[in-house]
Amino acid sequence: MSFPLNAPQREAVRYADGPLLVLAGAGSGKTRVITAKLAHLIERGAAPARLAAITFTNKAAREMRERAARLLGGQGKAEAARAVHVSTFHALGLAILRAERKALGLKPSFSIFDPADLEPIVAELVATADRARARAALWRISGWKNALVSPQAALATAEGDDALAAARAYVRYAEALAAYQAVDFDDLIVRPVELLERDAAARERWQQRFEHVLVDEVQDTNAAQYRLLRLLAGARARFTAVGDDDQAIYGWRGATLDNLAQLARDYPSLKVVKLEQNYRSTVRILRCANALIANNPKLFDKRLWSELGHGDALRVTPAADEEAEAELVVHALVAHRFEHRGRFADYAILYRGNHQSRAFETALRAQGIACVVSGGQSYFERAEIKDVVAYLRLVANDDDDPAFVRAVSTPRRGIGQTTLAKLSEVAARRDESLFAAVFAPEFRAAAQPKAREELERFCALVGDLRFRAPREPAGRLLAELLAGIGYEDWLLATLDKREAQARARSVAEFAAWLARRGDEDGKSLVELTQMIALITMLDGRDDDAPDAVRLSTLHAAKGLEFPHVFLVGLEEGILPHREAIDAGTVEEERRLMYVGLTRAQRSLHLSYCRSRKRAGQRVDCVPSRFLKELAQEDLRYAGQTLPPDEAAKARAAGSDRLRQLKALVAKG
DNA sequence: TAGAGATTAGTTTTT
DNA sequence: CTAATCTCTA
Repeated sequence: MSFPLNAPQREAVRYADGPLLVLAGAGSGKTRVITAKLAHLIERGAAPARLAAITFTNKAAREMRERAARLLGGQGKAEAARAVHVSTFHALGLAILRAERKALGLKPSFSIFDPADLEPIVAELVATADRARARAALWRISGWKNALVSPQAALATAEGDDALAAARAYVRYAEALAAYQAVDFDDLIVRPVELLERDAAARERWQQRFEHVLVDEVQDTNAAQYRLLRLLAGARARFTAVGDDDQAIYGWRGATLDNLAQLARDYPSLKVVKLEQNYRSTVRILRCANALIANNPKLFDKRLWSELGHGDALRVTPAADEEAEAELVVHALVAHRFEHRGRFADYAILYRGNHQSRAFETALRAQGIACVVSGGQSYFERAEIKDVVAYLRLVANDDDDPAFVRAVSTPRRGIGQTTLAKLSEVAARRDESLFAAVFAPEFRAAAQPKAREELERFCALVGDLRFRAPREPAGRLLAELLAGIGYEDWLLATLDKREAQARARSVAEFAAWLARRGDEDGKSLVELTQMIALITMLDGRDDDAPDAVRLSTLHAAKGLEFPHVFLVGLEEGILPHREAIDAGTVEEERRLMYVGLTRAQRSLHLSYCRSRKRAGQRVDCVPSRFLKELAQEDLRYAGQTLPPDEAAKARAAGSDRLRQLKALVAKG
């Protein structure tokens, strides 16, 4: 880490008085530039607390925090490192929202709804019982919000029944959320943007708050995030935007490369620095990556180069099906590790979709090899955690009806559909929360005495915790809550022992985490509860990870690097994904493949299946078009001499015959 | 009302 | 072929 910065890196670090765009190729040391720049700005006299480094994911924020701590800590400025505002866009939005909540009509303890909470609300707004329909409408609404399209504008431009229904729902959406004193993920960006645009004083305050803003992965910002950046930068426009147009992989979430082009138009004095020296990969890996991405139209011309030597050829391996592929990869991995005397943690298996992890998990487990799966179901999405968090949310905010419903029915306490239906009817008529409706005279009259008693006991428990929340440590309150509701007993009673113990353990882990964060950072239960909605992974989880192979989606792997990478499932329909082919967004898939290739430092294995099970049926697969776009002289095809398309043709004939035979056998 | 079995959908990426 | 939803019974 004590290498000197190269010339463009140095330039990027020192240019601090105006708008700067750093086009940082994969592995060109962009995190290093950002942390070095933080140090440089502090050196020049900037107050650390007035520097903001904004990332896209929690993982990136954590990494940035650690790197800054290491760099500044080494200069005896550990305090400064802690003072710098390093967070995701969403966490920054939350901070603004909390500070400005009065102007936005939110109580201090507003809730943050995740898509699961929003789905039933939107279902009601579009008057459907179909979950898929509700989700589609929610998706549309989110798209409009991220593109800063108002409900009225959406209504005016919506075409087609579904879009129109979604637009009508959008018109009433904000009002619905306000009733719950809740915001959604998009609001964390959009509401601050709206506020800063209409309120000059607030805008001035926040522009003063941050003297210099550094943004990582700008190519992944959507319209709302870009606007927030501009509002924070203000007229002084002291910001450093770092990104790589070749790694833009969040178009499906509203990110748009237009922002990168817009930057130059919005800031005529924009300085552009390119980082093209790659410090990560071998020449052959880079040559393939360059060859692949050359098939995309270029926004900025950029060519990565490396001084790390030629390295091994990239291996391309076909497999019979996903199980064979998993076995093959695991065997190759074990052999490779043995030969190089490496660690399992040096290896990553990367794939397009989460469901692809399964075959590899089983194959690794069969060999007794540990693995860490990232990008899968996040910690806070696990049922037991959501159960507990529902209580916390309800303690924080009694208008939070989704949390009420979940908490009141886990563990089961004799309150079922009938009672809840009655309660929500009363709540709707009185225009108040479910929590409040428990005490409404008409509900008390209508409800069964037993259910009523249980409900009141439940509300008393929640009320007691709420009363004590501001004064007492979060950890103790949670421990008491868990004991009070008999959560562990309930788990043991409803699940088999193994599962129950696993869940109890993860709840205990969560409780410990909450207690720690509460004590160390002095965060209240309410603050912690709001933060939880934004966190996808437990901090410091990797530290206690044993020597384990990393399994990850390509999206979740961005920003990471591994000595040895297996890129699997390289088939038409998988990568590029079928939906992307149909939607005509293959370029983004190509960038995804590019991200995958450039994660590798020294060796890269590519594999694909000749057939795959889809909904129980065996389906033939065609090797990904991207394989043909690589630098063929750097590839070595295993198990065949034919190039992939020829081989596929040859196999198709063979596998047809095989299938016919199998069908005959099945018939007897 | 709650839990166990039957049925029936569905397959991208995430703050 | 799963995994989640739905229906039915105790």
